[in-house]
Amino acid sequence: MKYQKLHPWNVDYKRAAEIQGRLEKSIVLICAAKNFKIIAGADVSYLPTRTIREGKRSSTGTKKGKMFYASVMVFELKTMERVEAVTASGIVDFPYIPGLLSFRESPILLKAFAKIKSNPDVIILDAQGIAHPRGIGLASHIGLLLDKPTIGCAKTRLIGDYNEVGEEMGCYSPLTVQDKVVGAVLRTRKNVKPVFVSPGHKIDLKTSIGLILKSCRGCRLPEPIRQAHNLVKKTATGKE
DNA sequence: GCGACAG
DNA sequence: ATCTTGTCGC
Repeated sequence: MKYQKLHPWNVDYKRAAEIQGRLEKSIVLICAAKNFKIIAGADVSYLPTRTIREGKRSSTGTKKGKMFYASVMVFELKTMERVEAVTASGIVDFPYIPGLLSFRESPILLKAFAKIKSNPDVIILDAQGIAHPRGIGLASHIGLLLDKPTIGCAKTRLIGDYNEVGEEMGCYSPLTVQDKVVGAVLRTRKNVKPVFVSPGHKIDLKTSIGLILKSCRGCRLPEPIRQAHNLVKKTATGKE
């Protein structure tokens, strides 16, 4: 699928924050789509211990960084049957900075999304949506670039306050930032840590929660995320 | 200055 | 994210 190039990626962290501040104004939290049939999940992985150095004598100079891998998996929502799976790889040098994760992982994710043939109605990402210091986490950012509904489904908290969540599957409590609800802490399975769900783009929180619950198959994480993670990790470590 | 901090 | 052992619960 195709995506928009709204800004450059080779920027410093200060410029990255400025870009986020500008893009945040474009995020839509209204769910226009009525029927979600195709759902996709994506994830990124890499080997933290090895730094790659790739000499390019010609034009672009020397590239250094780590080899990153991304995968996108597409499912039919009704049956949760997988219809497509792709991977992509590339060198990444932007460091991990809380709040700037999208500048580290988005380029490789977009490379993977460019490969898929199907046209998902909604995309789940292992990250935050609007539950972010500048209101634009990785899921929101990707949603803008792909112009698709996206949901952030993170394993831990980045920002926001919340109360304890009921133990039963489906229980949740609102995640708030200065009295504003930016997401939900959702129990996707009994007796396991809840996940942090926040709408990314072109979707509302209620719909997001429903889709996350619907795509969970007895596991803590939704199936698209879980399987995308398994594949990308295998690819990164080169194991079977 | 101190603590917090998606992956 | 990744490095790690045993251990509790369904």
